[in-house]
Amino acid sequence: MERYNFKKIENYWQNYWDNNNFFKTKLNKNKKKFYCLEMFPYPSGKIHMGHVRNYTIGDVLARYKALQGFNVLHPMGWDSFGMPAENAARQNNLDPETWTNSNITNMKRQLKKLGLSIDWDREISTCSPEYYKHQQKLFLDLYDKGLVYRKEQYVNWDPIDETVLANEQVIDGKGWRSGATVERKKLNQWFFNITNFSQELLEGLSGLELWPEKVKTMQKNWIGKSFGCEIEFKIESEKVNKIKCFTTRPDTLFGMSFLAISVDHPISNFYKDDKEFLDFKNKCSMMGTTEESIANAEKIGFKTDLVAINPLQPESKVPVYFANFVLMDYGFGAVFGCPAHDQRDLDFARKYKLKVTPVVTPDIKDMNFEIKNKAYTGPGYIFNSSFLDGLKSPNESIIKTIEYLEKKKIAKRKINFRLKDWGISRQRYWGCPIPIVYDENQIPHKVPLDMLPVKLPKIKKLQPTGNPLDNMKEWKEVEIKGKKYLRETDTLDTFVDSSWYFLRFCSPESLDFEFKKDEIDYWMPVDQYIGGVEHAILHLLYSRFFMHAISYKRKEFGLKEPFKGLFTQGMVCHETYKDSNNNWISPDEVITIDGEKYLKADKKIKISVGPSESMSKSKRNTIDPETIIESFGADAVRLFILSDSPPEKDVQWSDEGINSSYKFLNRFWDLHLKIIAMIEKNYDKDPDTEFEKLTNKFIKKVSDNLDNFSYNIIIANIHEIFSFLNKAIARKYSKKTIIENYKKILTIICPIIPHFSFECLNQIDKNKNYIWPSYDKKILLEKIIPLVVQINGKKRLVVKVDRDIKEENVIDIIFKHENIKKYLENKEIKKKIFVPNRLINIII
RNA sequence: GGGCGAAUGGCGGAACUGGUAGACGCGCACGACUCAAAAUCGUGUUUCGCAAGAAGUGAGAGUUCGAUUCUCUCUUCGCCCA
Repeated sequence: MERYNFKKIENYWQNYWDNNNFFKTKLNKNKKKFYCLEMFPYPSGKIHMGHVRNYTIGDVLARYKALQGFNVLHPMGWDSFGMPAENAARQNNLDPETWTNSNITNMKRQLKKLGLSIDWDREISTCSPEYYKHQQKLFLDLYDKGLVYRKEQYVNWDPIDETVLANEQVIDGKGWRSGATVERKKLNQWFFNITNFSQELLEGLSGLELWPEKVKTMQKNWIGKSFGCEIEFKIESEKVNKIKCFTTRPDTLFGMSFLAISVDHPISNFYKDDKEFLDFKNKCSMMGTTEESIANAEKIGFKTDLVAINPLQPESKVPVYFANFVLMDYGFGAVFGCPAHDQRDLDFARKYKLKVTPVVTPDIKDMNFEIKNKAYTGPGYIFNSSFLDGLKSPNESIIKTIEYLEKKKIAKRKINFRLKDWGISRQRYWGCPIPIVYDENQIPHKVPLDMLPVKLPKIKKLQPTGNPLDNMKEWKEVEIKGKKYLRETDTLDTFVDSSWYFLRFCSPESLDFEFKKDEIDYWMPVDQYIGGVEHAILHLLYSRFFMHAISYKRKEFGLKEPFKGLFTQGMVCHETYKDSNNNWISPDEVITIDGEKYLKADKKIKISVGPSESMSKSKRNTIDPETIIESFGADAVRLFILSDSPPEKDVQWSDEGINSSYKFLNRFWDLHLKIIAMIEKNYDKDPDTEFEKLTNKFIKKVSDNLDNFSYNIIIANIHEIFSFLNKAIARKYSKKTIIENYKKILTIICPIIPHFSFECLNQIDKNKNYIWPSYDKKILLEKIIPLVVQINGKKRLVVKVDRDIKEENVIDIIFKHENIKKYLENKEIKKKIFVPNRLINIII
């Protein structure tokens, strides 16, 4: 018998699909479309198992929809701008473009080996001028609409490398490469006005029915809408006479014992010559800029000579502090402190020995409620608060207090969002140039459309320090209509590149996507978007923002939500290995002997096995997909990556698992050969309906599971039908029965293991126009069904009965059974519960 | 600290709107083939018990004729946010 030769078969079909443009897609208004998109990869050099899982899941869906008759758009591209290219270029003395493009070539070759049904004619790469030209146009379009602006913002500054660092490049307050202490530096930077759409972006979430609730909740929290009011506090000082605060808890005003402002608050200008204050501010800047680091840091303050007056209690005067936990870009950079009901405020108050007055009591009878070391943030009743006493907190008390304050003209109700504007400037070389120039007065001007794209200049060698574009005089200086300008030398955040690429896939060949409106109208929105949950907030929110921004003030582009369906897949994990010196050991250096792990190179060295964690280079627990494809074939890899866990959960990569998938394909191949032989023999036995019935069940199960992303269960379904087929070959079915049913089964496994299925199908039907089989509901209805007999809720018997049998007939049957008789002897039947076609429960 | 989610054999995991818990796979055990091993094939595999039977889905309660599924409390773990 011929052995299953996956190399030959996979190679043959990949070439066949390629040479026949099998997956090329065109707009066809007579056909229903399906846009299936997986998050495009960063071309880091090689594909990893995460890619394999992501693209296999997407490919299964794309192939399924295509078999169902949809016009499927399934494209692939490269998120090819970004820092790794710059880092690699510095290390290897290459230019980032060469490095990136050779990575793309290699990864494309690797992806093709997986047998993905991708229309490669639509391939795009964000670092190519053909792509970023349109991005620059979009930038200018948003600029015209007033959605782009410039302001000063702090960045992490590495004084040795003279460069700006991303948050993840700052490790323990030091630059990751230079080791220099990172400073906070203010730079003029570009922003997208995403907060203009805070409300719409929040509301839009409710329409996204095919998104995971989890992701929607995360976005909702990120946007962070809160209702409260702004209060102006009178200040006793010569410097200022008022400070504005935002608060969601005005009802706790009687518990106020201090007022805290950000070190970046305009008031700080009065202290700019105060050495103590500058030391304090410096201390604050060492703690990092993320909200989390601020929250975890010790709450510290710098007491000013200002005194704030409580608007509800003019006789109560409280100190004003600069505090490290108040951020300038939330609210007004100022909060009033009510230690009894906010943990941060309480920590602060204890440290500086400030008064702690509780104003919310959990129990209306407890008027002596006291705060120890935990702030009380739960519901209750207002007390210690004069005319507010007795109000139910928080709902009633907040509203009533705001109404009161508004009447007194002390406060204004206000809705506040946590969402901040999107800073898009990056002081980097390898990104999309910002199409702006400055005149001699530093006034920004748009680069005229006919001068787009503003191309990145070629670079021979990246300087170790500074912003590369800023150092390129000949590029920076530009003449437009006879006037001299200096170019903007920052480039765009790479999140901009990925915020609209799904539009570009609709008409990648067009010079300007706006002119291909019919393509976008037809293909958009993306019906199913698939990727990692790590992009739940930023990438997906930015993409949604882009659709809002493009359609803003433009009638003909009505699309607001880019992704109709979203699926977030889990990670690929692997056991971690360490030697006795605590060094991470890669799985391919490990050998298993009698259930124990040893070092392959020296079998005397025992390896300790750690927990399974998501594959990462630092823990050296990665498995190279290409090596696995070489030894087991793409179909085996696809089969295994889908089989062990539901796609939304993490999956454990294991040698046993991939091996088992590989062996299964071999067994299936042997079975296939037997079936072919059987067809040729042409038995003329009467058609047996069992085969048909099982095939119909199989179609139904797999179709349902495909629709629910229960891909792991499909693999179980395939094992079941395989097991039946294996037994059936002894049964001598008619030629017709075998061909009809076997063809359906092979078509159904096509999305999962396409090379294998195409090869087998092609041997019995050369037309290659396979369509998804439908199932016959009538055949699925069994005439004889098992019915469970319970006594007092305990299963005692399962009887086979006719479908739709009546209760009294069931009673007749089961009362004759010894098993049941013995339980019922001398017992009075109190109750009978009969669930048709399911069970009967007898209560005695 | 808050929000969301999860917990089922030795392991990964099934179980439709409350109705036969443990599908399917891995591993393991035994058997066949083999001089032997690998591969392959067959049988078995929740626990206790010789058996009849009993217990059993993180723990405890509740609703119900009946709960892995619904409600409450708790424990542990994961993710996100602070």
